[in-house]
Amino acid sequence: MPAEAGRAADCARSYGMKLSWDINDPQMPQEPAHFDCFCEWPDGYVRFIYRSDEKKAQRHLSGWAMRNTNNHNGHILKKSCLGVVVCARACALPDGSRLQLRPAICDKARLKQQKKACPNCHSALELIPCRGHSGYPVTNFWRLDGNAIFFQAKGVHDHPRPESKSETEARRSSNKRQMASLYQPQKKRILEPEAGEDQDNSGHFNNIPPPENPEEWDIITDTGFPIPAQPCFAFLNSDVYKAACDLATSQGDVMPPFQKYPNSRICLPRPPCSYELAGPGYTNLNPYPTLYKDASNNPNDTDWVRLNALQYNVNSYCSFERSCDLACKQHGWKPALGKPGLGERTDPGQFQAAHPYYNPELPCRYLTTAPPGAPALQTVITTTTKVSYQAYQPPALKYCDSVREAKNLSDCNYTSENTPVSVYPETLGLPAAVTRAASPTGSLPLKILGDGRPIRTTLTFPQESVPPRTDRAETWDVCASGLGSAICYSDRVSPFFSYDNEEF
DNA sequence: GTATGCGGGTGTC
DNA sequence: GACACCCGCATAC
Repeated sequence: MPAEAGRAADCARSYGMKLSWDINDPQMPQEPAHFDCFCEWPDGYVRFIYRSDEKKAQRHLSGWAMRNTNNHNGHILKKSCLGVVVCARACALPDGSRLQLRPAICDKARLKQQKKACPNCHSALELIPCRGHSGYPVTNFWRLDGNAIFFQAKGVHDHPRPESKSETEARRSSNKRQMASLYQPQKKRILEPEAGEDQDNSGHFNNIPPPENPEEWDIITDTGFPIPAQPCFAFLNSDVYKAACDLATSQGDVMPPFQKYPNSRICLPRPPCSYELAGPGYTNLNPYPTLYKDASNNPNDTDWVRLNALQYNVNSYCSFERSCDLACKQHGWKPALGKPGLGERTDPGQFQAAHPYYNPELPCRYLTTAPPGAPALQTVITTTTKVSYQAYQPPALKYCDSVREAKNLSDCNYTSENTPVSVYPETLGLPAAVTRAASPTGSLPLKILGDGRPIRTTLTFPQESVPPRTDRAETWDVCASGLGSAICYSDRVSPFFSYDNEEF
């Protein structure tokens, strides 16, 4: 097994997971001997124990857009995931990536955000709600107890990652610094198009009709977007690029076309669902090449990743590994994959966290049209200030329509000949995987949860079929999706410059 | 202006 | 009662 995959697997076994506790326990583990390193992108039913002096834990930070949720418990802070904001038309950016915005946490700001148009195609923005926890948003719980901060996540994010908070803050910070220096010159250039500059240089607004209202130019320039006179190559330097993005995205709600990942690599267990076809830039049958950062093109940038098109299919599969890979590699978690120790809790998500692609809803969420058992609810951006939940109606062009057209869903093969991984099913409230296993042929339009609530279900994968087990203490041996073939997508940066003509 | 945390309140199961 | 969710308020940046 490659070292990267090994680290990724290790990350799935946090110290917190080795102990038996629940965030609601009256008594938490006292004076833990070890602590987990902070995980910015927790995904799955995971638990961590952080040091009480861990700053990020103190701030209850998360890469996911988590909002506070009142659980009427002053000792336990509960947060629920807001999902991700994308273009309703799923337009492809020139580099093949897709828009993935971080939903504003503040309700007012989020409503304002949703009223904005896609900076690339001017269509509406769509908030993809998180329904990774039995149809409800993934929830995170924080609890300070003694010298430890206990963290527990419930649910597996069923949507792409939004831009992380740190990225947003970084851009905002940079934005302030750069705005003054670039604002005036760019505005002047725009107001003087006769200067002979090719306004198509950006290559990023081919889908955008010329502003009908001259004021739109002011909007563009007011955000400092360097459309004209900014050759694509001007951003080969990451600093310059970031500065430009900062300006373009102003309040930080717009992601660069090639999302900057918090970590410098992406561990992809296996090319899932033909993501290479997800965008115009991924037509190569080679599943990997476009995902590798071309170091020669961007020697200074270590963490800008060209992946958005990929992320729709990959994100949830290995986000946990990604997020913890670097941070936890020094942690020395036990590599054991066997049965849990006596008394240890066994959350279904423990597996999902380690191998989130096992979640039946993840791989093809954006590959399919609404099945008969389509999600009952969908967050709809309305013209009012309300975000309503209505019957799920996929956009005319979903994220992977092209994939669906080109590839049979049977190609969504997530199993492999690779490393068997142990799974710890939970006797009570069997995970979706179990339910799905009852329909190994992939036709399970409606998933019935333990509480009887039907929730959205997408196509399933025969390869994922796992014999339902009732013995909680036993493990499941299933084929992880190629841990042995895990690939770390070292950053690749597109030479294209980004978009953005509006503040989001 | 926005993020964050707190807490009252309501509706559903 | 548990849970999700709405809302307002206060505070910090």
